[in-house]
Amino acid sequence: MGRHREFDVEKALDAALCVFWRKGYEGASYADLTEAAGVERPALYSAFGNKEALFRRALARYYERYMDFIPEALQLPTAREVAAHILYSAAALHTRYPGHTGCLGINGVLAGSDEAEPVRQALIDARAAGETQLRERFERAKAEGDLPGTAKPDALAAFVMAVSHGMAVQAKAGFSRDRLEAVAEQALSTWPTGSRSTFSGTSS
Amino acid sequence: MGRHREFDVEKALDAALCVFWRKGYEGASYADLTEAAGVERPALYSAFGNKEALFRRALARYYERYMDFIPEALQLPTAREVAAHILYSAAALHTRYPGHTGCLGINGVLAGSDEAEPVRQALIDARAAGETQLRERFERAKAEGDLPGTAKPDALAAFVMAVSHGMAVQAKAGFSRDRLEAVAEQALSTWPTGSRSTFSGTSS
DNA sequence: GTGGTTTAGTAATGGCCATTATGAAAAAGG
DNA sequence: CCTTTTTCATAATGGCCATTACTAAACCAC
Repeated sequence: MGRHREFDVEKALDAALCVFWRKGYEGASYADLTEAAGVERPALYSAFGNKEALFRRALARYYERYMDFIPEALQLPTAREVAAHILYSAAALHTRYPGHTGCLGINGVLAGSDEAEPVRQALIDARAAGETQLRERFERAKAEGDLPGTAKPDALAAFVMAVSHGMAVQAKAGFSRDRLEAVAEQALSTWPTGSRSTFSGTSS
Repeated sequence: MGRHREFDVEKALDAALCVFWRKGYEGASYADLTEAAGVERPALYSAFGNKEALFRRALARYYERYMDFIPEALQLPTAREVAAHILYSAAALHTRYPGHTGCLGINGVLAGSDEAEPVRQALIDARAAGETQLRERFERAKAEGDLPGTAKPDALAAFVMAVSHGMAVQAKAGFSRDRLEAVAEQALSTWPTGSRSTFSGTSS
């Protein structure tokens, strides 16, 4: 019973996601958000709660819809392919939409006022979760001989994440996809090779 | 003639620099700035103009006082030493002060409201200037045979900057200096070598 | 000492911010 | 049709923001 909602909540969330992606958490005002969503202020509040809750929903959606290349990458057969897939996918994503370049997980809040601290921490946690998955994947690769015994999975995971973050910063500064791919290529040229990996293909 | 200034302008600038380093341009309020500087609002305005001008002064001082390892690095004899000096110095700087980790040049404004656009662009320009110097240094290294003929100076410069930016993001997330140095070490592994460089030391 | 000039500190000013009260409109149940 | 419930839209609310009048104090020249 009662009146039906007249706007699409998913579409409003997508619109808010794009605004946050472009302006970050604190840089995005409700004026920006309501204009992008085509919805009045109280509608956003009733649908999502407050600004922080809206951002968290947008962040979750971002990981689902745009960072899906990470679970994809983790399933590739070699550690090098995992890293390559992540770096090239990041280069593509961070330059795909001219209106919101870079990465929401970094543009969101890097530094800000004390009020933004919980959101900043949420982004840190999200990135740390990805890095943990990557480290565990590299540990498995080491156990499988795909990475040499001297390889440090935690350093490799942090390195891949650092390059990805750096490319996100550069994308936000206007770097083209080609330039980011050159960075990715350079990053991968330093990749360690294990005894099995030089000619190894997708053998089980 | 007239009353003397009772506060040290340099010290006030240093205090503002630290606040901007920690909270970024938009996240820092005049309440924060005046408290840190120990100076009332109108004093900051009369000494520096408005907030944007104060930030630009702080940014200039940051490059002079904290990013001095870049001109240092450019004078080192080999491209690898240049890159290593930059990456290890960045790892140290970005974790040296627990109260303001990361890099002012990135924390300042990555994404923000439209009002912050001029400041954001100033940071982009500053980073681009550093990257240009680095590319030119690598071009020289290539001409000198220190880097192989297949090396791409622009890609190498962008890569070193990307790793540095990524470490800044990680530092702001709380990464230790050790972890950042592991990232730097990974970035430097298998640095491209030219015919002369394998055993070259600091020869003129 | 006095006049002119610059700084210091208090307290405003107008604007934008996130959030919400209020009441009209619309849908469903009886 | 009428009541109940939910959504919609306008417009308000209080707070913080950058910026600045304004007044008192300190200093220099004379």
